[in-house]
Amino acid sequence: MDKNNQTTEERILAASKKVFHTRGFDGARMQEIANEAGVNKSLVHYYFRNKESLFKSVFEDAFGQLLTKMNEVFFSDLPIIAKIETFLHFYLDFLAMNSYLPWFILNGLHERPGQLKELMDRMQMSPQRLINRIHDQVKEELNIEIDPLHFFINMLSLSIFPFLARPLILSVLGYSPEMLGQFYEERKTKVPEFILNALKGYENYPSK
Amino acid sequence: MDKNNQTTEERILAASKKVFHTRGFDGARMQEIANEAGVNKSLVHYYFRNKESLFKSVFEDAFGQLLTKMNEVFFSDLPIIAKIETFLHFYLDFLAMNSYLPWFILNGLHERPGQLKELMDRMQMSPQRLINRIHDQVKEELNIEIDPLHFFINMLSLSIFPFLARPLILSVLGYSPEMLGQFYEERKTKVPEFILNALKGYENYPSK
DNA sequence: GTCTATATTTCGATAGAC
DNA sequence: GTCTATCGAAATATAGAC
Repeated sequence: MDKNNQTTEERILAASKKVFHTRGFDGARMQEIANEAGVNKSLVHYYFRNKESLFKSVFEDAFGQLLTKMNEVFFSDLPIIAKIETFLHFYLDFLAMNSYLPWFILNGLHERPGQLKELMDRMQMSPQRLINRIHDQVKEELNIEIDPLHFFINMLSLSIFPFLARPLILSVLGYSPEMLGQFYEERKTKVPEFILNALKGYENYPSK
Repeated sequence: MDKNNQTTEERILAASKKVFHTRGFDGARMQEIANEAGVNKSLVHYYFRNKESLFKSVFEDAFGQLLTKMNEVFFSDLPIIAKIETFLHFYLDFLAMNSYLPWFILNGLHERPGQLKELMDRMQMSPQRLINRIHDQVKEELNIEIDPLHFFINMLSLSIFPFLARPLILSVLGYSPEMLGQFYEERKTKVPEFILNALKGYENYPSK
């Protein structure tokens, strides 16, 4: 225990998150992590053998958070509409507070594919089951036939992309960070509205 | 002129695109570019002074393609619905043929913000004008009041995100590259359907 | 556990012969 | 224009004292 009531290991891990999240694997520097943690470079190697394994810790922590909650929501007993609303509410809220995570995760998967195999197994995630569950429940409760994968990807797209596009919005649209925060705040209501509207569109056709 | 009817400079540029597009700036290696072009490392420096300026050429070429077409469509004389359909059709088609571009561009903006200032000026792009144009035209023709920025970002999200998430779909969902291609193909009809459905949803409220 | 010093590797860039 | 050889600057990783 020392500064800030954290062990040295904890401070290094926290520093790693900060650096990896914003810079990715290739862009991150062990020196910057050490500085951020207020320790020497060697200590980082002492606790986490090398950059690779340190990154793995950080990556799995981030990705695990998102997967866990997703599973919770979609395998719960809620009606499908409530699931969608709950999921979006949670996701948009969580992402607004961790707006660097989407880029970090996608970039991690891009730079280092195969990062996941083990993690998925360890967490007993079965995305195919999740997708099937959505399909069945939509059919049962709303009496419409949608392609669940496209629908699921649509939800993710509308939630996640605006965070990936932050540099685009800032530089191309010339937004200030404050305006951007406001924009993300607005999406918490706009996105569910958009998605549920689209669903109603499908609903009309078969029932009339 | 030499191999493949291309000048050496052209071959180096083509090789650079291939490497930068898939690896980004940080991940790209001058050596790999040289190999890919079938020349020596020094020649790359001979034609393009350094890595930075080489990247700039590649980045501006990629981003320019997307911006130009976007401008063309949204400042045309088409009705708004046709614009949306034309835009989506073009974008989904173009991205399916250049599925690495979204990651390359967003990653480029992330790694090197400020990459754009000059380019936007040179191209006389005014995204704010484009957004305003959408707002006015939707109001005029469809008689509904939408937030044009959110709507525009929604279109981009649904078009672009699935390409950013390719590693996710491949590894998490266990898709094969063929299935992924099929998935992108399907989106050419699914995405316009989804977006126009959502618009109809808004249309109902004010008119009833 | 923590530090200083240093080894090792990788990579962008240049010098100079042809 | 194109090549070989090499420099010099990071950046990861380790050795070894305390």
